[in-house]
Amino acid sequence: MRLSKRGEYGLRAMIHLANAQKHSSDAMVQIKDISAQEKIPTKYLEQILLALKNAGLLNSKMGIGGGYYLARGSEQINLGQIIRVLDGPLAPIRCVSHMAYEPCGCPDEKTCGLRMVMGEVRDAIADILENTTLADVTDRVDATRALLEGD
Amino acid sequence: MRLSKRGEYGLRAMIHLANAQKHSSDAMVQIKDISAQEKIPTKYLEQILLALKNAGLLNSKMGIGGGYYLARGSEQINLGQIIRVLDGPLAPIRCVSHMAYEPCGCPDEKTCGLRMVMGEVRDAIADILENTTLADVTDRVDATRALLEGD
DNA sequence: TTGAAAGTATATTCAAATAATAGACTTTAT
DNA sequence: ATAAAGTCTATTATTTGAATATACTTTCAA
Repeated sequence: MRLSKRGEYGLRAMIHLANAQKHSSDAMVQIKDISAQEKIPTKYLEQILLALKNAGLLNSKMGIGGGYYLARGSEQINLGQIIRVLDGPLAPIRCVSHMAYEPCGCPDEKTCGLRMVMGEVRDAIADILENTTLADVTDRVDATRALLEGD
Repeated sequence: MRLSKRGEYGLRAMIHLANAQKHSSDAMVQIKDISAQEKIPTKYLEQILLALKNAGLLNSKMGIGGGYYLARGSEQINLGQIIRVLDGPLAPIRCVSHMAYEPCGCPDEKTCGLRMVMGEVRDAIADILENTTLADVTDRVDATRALLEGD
């Protein structure tokens, strides 16, 4: 049930960009900065950000002074979207996926016990990831920092 | 976020055995029967059942008339146990795993946004899988069959 | 107007995990 | 004694994940 490095890196980068959008006057951040601060291999991160851009979640500006920034407000991008772009379906098995359904081989899907349970798992995962936006994440981080008496 | 074939096959086999325990006078089933009915490569299934046996979830009897059967009542084996044996931790990332924690590289785990969300996901998955027993699954299947007017 | 700083786009490599197969061994009932 | 079952370990093949490499394009500013 695990999240790949690709997915993890992508989420970290997106959270990083959401944070820049929230706290810095300039929402634009360069790959090499994300790479350095989040400890992600630069070349690998390039691919990941490009995929997120092609999926419409990021915009970029080329050339000097360029960089990446969120294509929409951070409250309009949820974690499910990001993971789907980078890792594919949220569902543990395909026959239970809403976005990428495929039949498995079982004689009758309606009465397949495994499918019932995995359907529940899929819904639980999707419920969290689709209802958590980047803004939710940055807000929670800020709130936690404040609680822990940061300033 | 996916379940491996190994995990899927193992779950199907365990559900099959739970069903035998519930409905047949003899709870003992042979590998080749499970393999044939669940369409799982026989040799691969051997390894899987052996792992489940070594983990204490199955018992077996060698020789003529032998086979596999659940080591405990089907209401005492949950799906989380099975998946952990075959696929490892339920958690999407290690730093959020209860059974196999490992630090990730982030500067401060307490204020890591990704970790907060993935912790929620882990709990949601574990909550379902640890609280669903093989008996729950066979019962649900039987109930659904009955509803769909089978008899 | 040119060159350095950025992103874009593919291709390649390397390693690890998954999935499956093979073969020789052990136990047990008849 | 032998056939039917599980046991054990090794090997192979395939796929995926992760990372690197290389060449290209755009943009800005000196």
